[in-house]
Amino acid sequence: MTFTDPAAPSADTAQQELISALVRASFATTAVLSRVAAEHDLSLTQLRVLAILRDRRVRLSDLADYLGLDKSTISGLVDRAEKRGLLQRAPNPADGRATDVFLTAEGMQLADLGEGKIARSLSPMTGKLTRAETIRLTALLEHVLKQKGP
Amino acid sequence: MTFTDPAAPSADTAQQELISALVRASFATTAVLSRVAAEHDLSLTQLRVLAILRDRRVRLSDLADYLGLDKSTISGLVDRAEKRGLLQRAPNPADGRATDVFLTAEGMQLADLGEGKIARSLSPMTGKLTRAETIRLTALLEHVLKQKGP
DNA sequence: TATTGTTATACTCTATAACTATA
DNA sequence: TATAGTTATAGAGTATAACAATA
Repeated sequence: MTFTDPAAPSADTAQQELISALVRASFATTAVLSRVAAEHDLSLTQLRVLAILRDRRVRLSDLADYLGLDKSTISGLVDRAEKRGLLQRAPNPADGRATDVFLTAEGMQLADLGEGKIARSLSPMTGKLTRAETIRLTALLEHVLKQKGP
Repeated sequence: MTFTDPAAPSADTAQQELISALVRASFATTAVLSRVAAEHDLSLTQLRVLAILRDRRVRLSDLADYLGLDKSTISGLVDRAEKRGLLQRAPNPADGRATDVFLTAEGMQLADLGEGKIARSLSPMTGKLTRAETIRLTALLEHVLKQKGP
């Protein structure tokens, strides 16, 4: 026989409150990222492209997978970034159908700059936590992000 | 005299890891929300409008403030949602310059439906936590979201 | 046949600038 | 003067469909 504490929120309520907080935190974070991007005349998507290419050379189809966007969208996205000198296309040496993309020196520099700006812009949010809380929140978020097993 | 444990990550590293997790969690959450929205032929922004108007009647300028968008953007957004029958405009009774917006019955129904779908769609992420972890993560996110004092 | 990428098309989202009406 | 909203304009982001080249 189990007894329920009437003052304790039900599992459903706790779940709802987590979802509410998660969604609001996502919008707040996205707003900061968008602002940083806009300061460099980038869209949020372009900023994500820079972040992805910062330590990878990938095919356009990989970029589409990472971003969850259609390949035709990627074509335009890469066109504009290439025209701006942030990245370059090159044929994939192993697959004649594929095209690789990678950052130029200018794109790399902008990606580095952006990383620092993002950290500073988010610090009003993340900097309020103690060191222990920071570590605990990170672990919980990583847990939430973990993919379901096979 | 203080001694630093060389195995412990520096404060900066802990901060960086939190920021990384927060950004990834935001993208993951946004992707889920966008997918739910798309299932109902809504953009993420339109979904947010429904969520905002679910328990409020507001002026267009309020909507612009909530979403952080220009008033001209709101005009178009509201136009399309109104044409679709999800919300209505009405003159603000107290201010002759202002226009209020509020959900129609159909818009309210869609907002209700969406809330349930969002909860179910996010549950693969949020449902992995124990009850105690759920409560702890919620509290930490709320702390991060708290506005700076005056 | 399937995959990779491009192009044409169409719509939404977004901001800037110029405007009207009201406060 | 300042605020609220609309409209015109322009550009980015996005998907669908049709296509060519390669696997």
